[in-house]
Amino acid sequence: MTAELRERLKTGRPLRVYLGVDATARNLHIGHFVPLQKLCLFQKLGHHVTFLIGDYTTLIGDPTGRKDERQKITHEEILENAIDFARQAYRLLDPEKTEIRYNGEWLSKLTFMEIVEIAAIFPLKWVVGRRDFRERMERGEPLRFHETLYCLMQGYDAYALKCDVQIGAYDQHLNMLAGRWIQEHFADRPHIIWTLPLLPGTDGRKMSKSFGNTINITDTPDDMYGKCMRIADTMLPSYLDLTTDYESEVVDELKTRLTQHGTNPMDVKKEVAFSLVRQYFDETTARAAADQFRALVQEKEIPEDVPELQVPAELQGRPVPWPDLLVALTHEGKPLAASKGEARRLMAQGGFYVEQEPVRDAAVPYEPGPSVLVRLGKRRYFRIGQ
RNA sequence: GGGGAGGUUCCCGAGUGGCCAAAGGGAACAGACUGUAAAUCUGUCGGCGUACGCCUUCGAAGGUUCGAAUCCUUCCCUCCCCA
Repeated sequence: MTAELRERLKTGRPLRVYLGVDATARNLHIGHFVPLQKLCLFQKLGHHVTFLIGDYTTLIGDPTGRKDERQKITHEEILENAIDFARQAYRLLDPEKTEIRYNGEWLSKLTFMEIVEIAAIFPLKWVVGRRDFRERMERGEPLRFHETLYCLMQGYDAYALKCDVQIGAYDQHLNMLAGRWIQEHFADRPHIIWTLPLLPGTDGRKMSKSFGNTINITDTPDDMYGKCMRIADTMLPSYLDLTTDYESEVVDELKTRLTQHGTNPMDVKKEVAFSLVRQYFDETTARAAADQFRALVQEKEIPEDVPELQVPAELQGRPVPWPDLLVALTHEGKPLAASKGEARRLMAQGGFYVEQEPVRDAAVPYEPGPSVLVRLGKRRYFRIGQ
């Protein structure tokens, strides 16, 4: 791959690079965006970048690695998701320089004859011999004919876009390879495919919401930074490779440092966290997140901007049992405690503090007066006043 | 059209008449510990109540029963197989 890439770069013209995504609704996490980061890299180096939304392919659903069939999804839903997806992608990409395309543009126009021609390129053995299909068949699980068309569709995208390079996650290898075959068939130069390993979750398992080990695109800067700090030490090399925007020499140096005695992995983690927040937000924000982490988590300081909450009118002017008050007060649309029982539990467990002193007795009420500093758990701070 | 499986508390998933607010795991939350929001350990994890307690919950609606997530009826939904 490297040699091919070098050769094409020699011509001096900007390369056409694309990344295709399926527009399924999902909670996007930074794992999904690893290929996007690399796409971004090409963009910064002056190459032509296309962000392809697979509106048509999503109708089939990528069967890769699936143990079962996909849920069906309507085209309208897909378009909605696509808009959302593109908006998220602009967190990294420069909207001015990014071409957005939908593969329905060309896939919807293919005639049956053309599809037959493309299908004829592929030996059936290759199409259905892949392990995920084979296993599904062996287990007697459903596998339908249309699923085999997915790789033809994605392959055709590469041809239609006249691309030089396609970026994709590791599991897209087969689909990307199909593109090369189709290009060869139509006497185009096959594009270079760059596959990237999957980013593991912060604990080393697969990154997935149900494991709670994701870092989400929509996280606040502080959250994003903080979650990076929970990356398992052993996962740091992966994160350095896949999520940071440091030069490769810097990455190598940090990796080496990790292997040396006396290095505190936490320091490297901070580098990862900083880089990530800077990419999704900006330098200043990243710096602020770093400060916030140091102050709030490491030094357990009281943050500067504690949200001020006002006691609701109907509870003013008299003592109110804390559980009642915590349920009544809201911050960002959510009550501080979901129920009185939860509040009571929190108190009983020693996770509720007034002016930094634990209050365990649920019978102790809030007394009206000057505003008080309240803490729930390790670091949810509020100031409560009338 | 015929046959079969199933819908359980945030998620997965056990539970086939009382001992079930419902096993177990995950997630979440708290505490301890620490280099972190890591790991580990402990505890909590439907609502209301200080509490023996009460209320709501097991796809929906009815019914049987002293008593139902568990039995019956109808309905809705999901999936599989055959055609």
